[in-house]
Amino acid sequence: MDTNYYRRIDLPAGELHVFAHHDLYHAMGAKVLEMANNNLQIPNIRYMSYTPDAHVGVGTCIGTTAVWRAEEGFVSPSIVGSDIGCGMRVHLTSLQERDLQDVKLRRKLVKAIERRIPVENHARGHFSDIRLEHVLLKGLHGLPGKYVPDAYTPRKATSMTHVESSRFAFDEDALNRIPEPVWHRSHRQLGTLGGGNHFIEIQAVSLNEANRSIAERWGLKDGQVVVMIHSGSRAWGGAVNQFSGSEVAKTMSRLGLGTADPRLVFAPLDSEAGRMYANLMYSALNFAVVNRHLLAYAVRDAFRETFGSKTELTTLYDLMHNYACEETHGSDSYLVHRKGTTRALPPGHPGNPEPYKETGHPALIPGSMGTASYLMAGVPEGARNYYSICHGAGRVRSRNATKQLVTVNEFASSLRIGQDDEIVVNHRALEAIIDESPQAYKDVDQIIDSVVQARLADVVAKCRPLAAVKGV
DNA sequence: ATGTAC
Repeated sequence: MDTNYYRRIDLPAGELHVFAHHDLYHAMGAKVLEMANNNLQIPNIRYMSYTPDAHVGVGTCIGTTAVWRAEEGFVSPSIVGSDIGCGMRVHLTSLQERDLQDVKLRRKLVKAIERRIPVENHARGHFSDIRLEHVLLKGLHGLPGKYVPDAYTPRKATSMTHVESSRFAFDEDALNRIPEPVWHRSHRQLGTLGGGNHFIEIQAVSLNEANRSIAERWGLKDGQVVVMIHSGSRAWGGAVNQFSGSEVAKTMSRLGLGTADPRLVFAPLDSEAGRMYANLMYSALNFAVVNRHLLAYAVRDAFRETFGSKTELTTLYDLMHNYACEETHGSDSYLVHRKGTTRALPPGHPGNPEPYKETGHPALIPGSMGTASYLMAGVPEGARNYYSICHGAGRVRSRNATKQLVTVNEFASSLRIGQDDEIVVNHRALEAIIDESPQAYKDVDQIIDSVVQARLADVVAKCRPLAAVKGV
């Protein structure tokens, strides 16, 4: 183990494991360690770590892996956060980078996507044929067949099998806790992108020679065009966080539990509030998976309009980075919280879904706007961190600080606006999304290097952006 | 992140 890329910190409340290059660790700041110390005050916690993209969040840092033994587990809405089930989805196309060489064609494609996917604030979808209750209860299996194009061969339907879980099961009585207005709003939000760091990108693949055999098994080729989607559970996850958070807080005061941070709420998994949260959280995971699926369905339609009706987008994988789930590690069952961290199982691990048993499943890691994203594969040594790796570049300055620092011209030049290889963006006025400029984030290449050097995962492919669709 | 909310 290279001590330049890993260190164990002995905090007053317990041990913190940090997987980051020396320089990235020193850039994290005192607040990040203070938050770890608060998290470590939650009873029975067995393990806590940061990935190199760790930065301050509400109650818990983005970049946290926090683990309990299942039978003595505590579950925390504050660790999972309000964008429950937020994550990534990647689709493969049969197009090559040269097919999108013409900037006018990239603009046409972005416009076609924009016509199908609402991106503005208070955006509304229009899926009157989808029942929200079915989506929440059954995930992808709750969608009408027309939205699952390969559904007539269920066992081979890649949109079902190439996901972390196409359906999270839970006690449906918990759904009664969410008020009617949220149901109404959430139904209308299905198939909308959301704001902030959420995006749809068209990217070109560069393979890592050392892992060419894995890439080929995944169906990846050099220069191939892929679609990457980053979105979550929209208002539904926020409502789940809010309603169960207040129930969990009541349980805490009844049990006399607390840490130095009152915003950090948690309850025994085996308590009424803990179970209610877990159930509702699973409904939000179902919502998030379906939302990304519907976004991909709309992008597929946009590709068909632009490149012909036979164009197909096959699912590479769909994987979240904000959730808590029971997992088996060794012979024991653990409750693993991942807040801004990505699971990356190694080749041969039994937890891999069937299509990826031998290679390990793809771990999908987004970069910031204008920079590359990565497709990673887990390695056996990742077991020491419960197979958690980073979730992206990680913010380095606040949205407000970014608006102060970065000019529209600087942002435009980082997107090469006006050049032949311009990254085409749906927004004509870049001011609206300037807080998403690359200067707001750490250097994703350094983050990935840290993850590789710490032996948590390997790079299978790097994906360079050709076009991006962002919300506000 | 969020049909933000002091």
